[in-house]
Amino acid sequence: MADGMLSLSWNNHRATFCHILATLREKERYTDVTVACEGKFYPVHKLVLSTCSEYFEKIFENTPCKHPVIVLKDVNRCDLEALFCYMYEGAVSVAQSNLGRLIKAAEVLRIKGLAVPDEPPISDRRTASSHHHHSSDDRSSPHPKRRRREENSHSHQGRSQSSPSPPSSPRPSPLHDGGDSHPAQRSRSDSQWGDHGATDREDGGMDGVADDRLGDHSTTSHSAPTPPQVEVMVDETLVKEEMIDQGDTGQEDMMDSGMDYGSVGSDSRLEGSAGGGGEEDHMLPGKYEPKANPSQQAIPEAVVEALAGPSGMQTWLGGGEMPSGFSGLEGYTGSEGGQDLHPPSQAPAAHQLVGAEGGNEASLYPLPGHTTTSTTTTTTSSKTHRCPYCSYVTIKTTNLVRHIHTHTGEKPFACPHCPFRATQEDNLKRHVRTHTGEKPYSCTLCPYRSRQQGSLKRHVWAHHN
DNA sequence: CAGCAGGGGGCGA
DNA sequence: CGCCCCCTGCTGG
Repeated sequence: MADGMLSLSWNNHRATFCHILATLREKERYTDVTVACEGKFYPVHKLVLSTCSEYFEKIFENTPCKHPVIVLKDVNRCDLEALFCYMYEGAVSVAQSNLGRLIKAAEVLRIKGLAVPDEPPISDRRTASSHHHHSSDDRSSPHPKRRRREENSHSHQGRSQSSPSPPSSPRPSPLHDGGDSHPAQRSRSDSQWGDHGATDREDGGMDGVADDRLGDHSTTSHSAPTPPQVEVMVDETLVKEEMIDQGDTGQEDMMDSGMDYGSVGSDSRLEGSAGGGGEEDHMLPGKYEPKANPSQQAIPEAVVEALAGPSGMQTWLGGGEMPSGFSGLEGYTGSEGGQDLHPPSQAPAAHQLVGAEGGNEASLYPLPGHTTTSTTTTTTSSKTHRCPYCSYVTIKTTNLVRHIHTHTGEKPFACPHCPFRATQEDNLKRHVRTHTGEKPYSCTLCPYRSRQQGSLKRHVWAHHN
């Protein structure tokens, strides 16, 4: 092995890389996410944001669309630009007076290297209480550059770190979504979503026109540490996540709890899913409801990682690609649909079955052991279509396509009134009625009306039986 | 018990 | 293929 091996190194790789990255951003080339802040829009790259912030990474993980729009509220535009500069170039110049605010923003967004507590110069990074980074940071982030310690200590290290302690005081609960934990319920308060297009409120962060007004507003609001909010809009006005700053200690706690999931108190769920049942907390609905608590996201992720290995599921979820970690897919399938498409014990057999059945087909595919077939070619016999992800079989290709959406997470039908997306057009129509108030199904025996036929049926059965 | 969403089968154009 | 209908599960009052 050592014989004849040459080490080829690109001397200017890092500099060139950074330069090209910055150029690409300048030209808005390959940008695949837009960050909106104070009415301005910043086309950037998921890759960069994910690299520099697990916070963004998680957002993208849970936002399986090609070009999401992230609306940052209560983050100063200048700070954001500085942070972008920092992320793309690895350094940024900032006025000392603005440093505290910038650090604060960096903490909110968990920018690696900036949002770290001011510790003594550590050669060994302790995962002590004050360390807010994941231990996984150490491996995932190649260069966790920290702000020079002098700078932080210059500008009140306590300020940037301990200033959030006041936020622990009761605040007007911007975490209002904590109450309505179900997207279904959210839809009743669709006034939140109702006016994405014409936002005349100040909190309509998407309003790119009200630039100045918002700018003034936020600059004033930044003097006081207000809970920053983040909205994630998928495609146009589809998915919205609001996240708030929990304060430093809160963040650290969350990060900690996100690490050792066992202590979150949701270990029962974890056990349940890890136990092979494949039944997990519903993931997809969670994606469409604002979850301010990253620890809650960390749990499914942990399950995913436990089952499929790091990032395998994300790849699968986002691009519909088949990861090699097929077992993880099983678990996720169960968690996603809630309704098992197959008996859990039967599933693995089913995969093998497909491989065995379509032996000639399987040889065409890169992973003969697993059935990574394209959707259209998975026919076992003459007319049946088999799902490459599970044991589902149907004679209709449309059924298969529709079914595969449950695996890929693709939801082609977007509600015009809210971020809800549906896998089936019919389901969307049904959902839209929750906005329009239409109740087409009326009971013939009483004044009861319902939006869903099934509801009426259930009503009749219960009352007029 | 009602509202809502996920997912699948059936039927007709 | 598109639409309709159905069953089912989850959630909150």
